[in-house]
Amino acid sequence: MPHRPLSVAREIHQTRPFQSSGHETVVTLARTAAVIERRFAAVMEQSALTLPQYNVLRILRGAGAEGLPTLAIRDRLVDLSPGITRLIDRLEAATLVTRDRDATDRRQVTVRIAPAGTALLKKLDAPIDAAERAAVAQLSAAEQRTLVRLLDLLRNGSAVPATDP
Amino acid sequence: MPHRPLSVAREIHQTRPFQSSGHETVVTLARTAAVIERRFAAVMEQSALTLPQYNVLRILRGAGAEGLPTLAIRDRLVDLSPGITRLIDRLEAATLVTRDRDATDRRQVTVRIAPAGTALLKKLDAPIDAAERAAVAQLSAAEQRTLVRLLDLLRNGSAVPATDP
DNA sequence: GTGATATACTTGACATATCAACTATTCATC
DNA sequence: GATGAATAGTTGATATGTCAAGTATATCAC
Repeated sequence: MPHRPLSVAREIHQTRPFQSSGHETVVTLARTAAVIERRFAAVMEQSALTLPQYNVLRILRGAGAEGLPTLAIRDRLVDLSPGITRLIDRLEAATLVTRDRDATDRRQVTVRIAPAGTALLKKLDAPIDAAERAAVAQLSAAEQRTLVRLLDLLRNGSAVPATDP
Repeated sequence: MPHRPLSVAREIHQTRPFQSSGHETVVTLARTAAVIERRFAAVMEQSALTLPQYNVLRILRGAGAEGLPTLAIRDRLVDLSPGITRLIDRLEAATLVTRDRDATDRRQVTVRIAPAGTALLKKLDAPIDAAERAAVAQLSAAEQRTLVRLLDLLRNGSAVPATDP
């Protein structure tokens, strides 16, 4: 048997082995994601942002001056709809973003990153990048590719054409 | 290039490739965990339980008649401390668990699954098992082992002796 | 055009995750 | 033993994730 890091089974003090391999896979995935997420949340502590707020700001920075409609932001996030409104409420209250009702389609609200938001992100870029590197430091480049491929498969079983040119 | 399922990059409508492989790995992990978790939450809809509540009940069933102290339950869960009290409050209100202050150490509160909890779990066993199998159906047994190994590495970089006898 | 339907949010309600602060016990030590 | 420190759990406050229901606007069918 190869040496390996603490298994989830041991980590959660489970004495019996997992009932099924599917169970072990699913539990390990959930726990690992939670652990990694917590590490990033810890990085955010130096700012007044939460991790989801950071992610939204980052998406808006990527969108540039055009901004994005509220629900387009949601589609780029992990979560579903209604929470996004309130999350943006808070970013707007902190003057990190602006909101404007779209002139041509008045149902839409365009959200844009504000200068304070850009400045705040800039301070977080380096520590976040460092945390990302640290998180995957135990994996070789090939292992990372494998991990991403297996996760893609888990999320979404049906094969599609390769995305690369 | 091999065919592959939708990548997270495409799923979230990102036009540029990821800045770093660490970034892609971390984002893919978070998104995959969220998607899979939502599938399980959907299974729970037939009961009045949330997924965390289900997990706690399952842990208590595993603990048997002895039950477990509150914080021992927390250690087997993904989350940190204070939420567990309120979660168990709700399970107790639904008569799915019982709570008793420990006689020898009066700081501890022993939680045990109640008959209604056992009965409810029994109804959920089959659909949850089916969901677990479905979730990993796209992965071979070897791929599942690889995925679990890579996730273990991510969570916890330092090598330790194998857990197997 | 006008009514039916769809879209883009928004709001209310509730469960959860987290932090900080607090209570009740127990343990350690002099 | 009495005091100080540690442990087990609880409570309050805030952010988030989710559902259900509601509002405003746009689009479609006729």
